[in-house]
Amino acid sequence: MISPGEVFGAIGVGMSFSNGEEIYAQDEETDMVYQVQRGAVRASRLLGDGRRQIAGFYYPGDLFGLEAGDTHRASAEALCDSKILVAKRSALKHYGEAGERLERLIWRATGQELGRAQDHMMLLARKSAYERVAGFLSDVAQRQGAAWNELAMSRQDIADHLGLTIETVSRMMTQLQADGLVALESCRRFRIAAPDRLADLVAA
Amino acid sequence: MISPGEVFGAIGVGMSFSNGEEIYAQDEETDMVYQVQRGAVRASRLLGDGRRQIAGFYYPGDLFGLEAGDTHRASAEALCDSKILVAKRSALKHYGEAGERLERLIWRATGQELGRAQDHMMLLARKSAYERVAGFLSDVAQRQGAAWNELAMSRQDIADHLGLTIETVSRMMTQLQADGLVALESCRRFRIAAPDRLADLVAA
DNA sequence: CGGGGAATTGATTGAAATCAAGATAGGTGG
DNA sequence: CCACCTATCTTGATTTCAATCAATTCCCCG
Repeated sequence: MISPGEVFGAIGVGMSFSNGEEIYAQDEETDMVYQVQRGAVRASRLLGDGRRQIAGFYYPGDLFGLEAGDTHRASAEALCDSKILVAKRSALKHYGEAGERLERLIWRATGQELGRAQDHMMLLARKSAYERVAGFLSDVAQRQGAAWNELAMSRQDIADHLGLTIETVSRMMTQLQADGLVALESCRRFRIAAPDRLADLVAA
Repeated sequence: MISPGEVFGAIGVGMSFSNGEEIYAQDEETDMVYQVQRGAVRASRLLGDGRRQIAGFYYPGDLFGLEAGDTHRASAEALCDSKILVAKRSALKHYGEAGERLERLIWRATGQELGRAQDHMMLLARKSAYERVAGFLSDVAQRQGAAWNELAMSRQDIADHLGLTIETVSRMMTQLQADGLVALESCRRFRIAAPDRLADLVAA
């Protein structure tokens, strides 16, 4: 199988975004798909009165910008200096087999994104602050698959993703560390200290 | 354009389910898509300890069962006596043009479902109990498009959809009525009394 | 070394959960 | 047809978890 990276690379145009820069805006008309090549991205939604929700975070290899009918339902911003591949969906049919392959990858990613959205709804609707933060750290660790993990996003981003406040996120981090489930080296770097117990808590 | 009903009807097999009956189970392997023909359906997810989340409700014309990789991430149950059309996704390619058309409808519905999931995440993460119930009633009214609307689901189903308890749902209903935003004829039948003010509240 | 944004910690408040009765209504049998 | 029974829903009292308000503390960068 050809990796998403290769297929996308053959069609997409590379763009660079610096820390905090907007990749696309909420309610912007769109016909684009994006892939993170290097860096990290957050998808945010804003309510009229300023309340914010982070719909998801994206890392190298991930497709994003899929939540679109005719307009993006979220905006996307780079969490650090990032390289992004961009392709026009309506143009894929002109790229022959590579275009078709990318189209299939987009649909598969959309299905996966829907599954992840449903997991996240369960987390938001029915889990405690402690479980939410545990689940989040567990997700990050799983994606990075390394012993020590970096958090590309701020406490505010995490809070807005989990439906909490920064203070509560901070307290739960402290608690998870005190309970020996995770070890924090700095506020942006952690390690899972008790994978089994953490997994139990997350599955719950 | 041919309606989803017609395309699905040409390929899908009709099945009947009575009130409360399970259509498919969580974590069941699957290759099926479903469409409500008559009645109403809820998609639920269960956590190990019994906590429940209702991912969505489906009405005549709606496709459901899309949240699947290889297995359903939710179960589906009939909310009342219902007729459901069922089709095997892997078999669509044998149905020629009708199959292709249905395949496109499935992908479009998956995209819409993802959009709805993101709206719902915002509701769960950042809205008050009052706003959640207002938003829910507004959605139901919009779908039914009639003056008086029926609630096919119990208070418990609504609570599990909105991440609240039945008591809170009940209190917010009472409050919405007291504030003159909706009128309840019985606990399963209501009318939007102040569409503008309700819309403001929902948009926030 | 010193300034400033980000994160943590502490004290208090508040919104929704929980616990606990009642009220309503839908269905059944006398 | 009515009375009862049981589910479901509503209402009330109290508790709890997370939000808010308010200082520090920690780093990162000049």
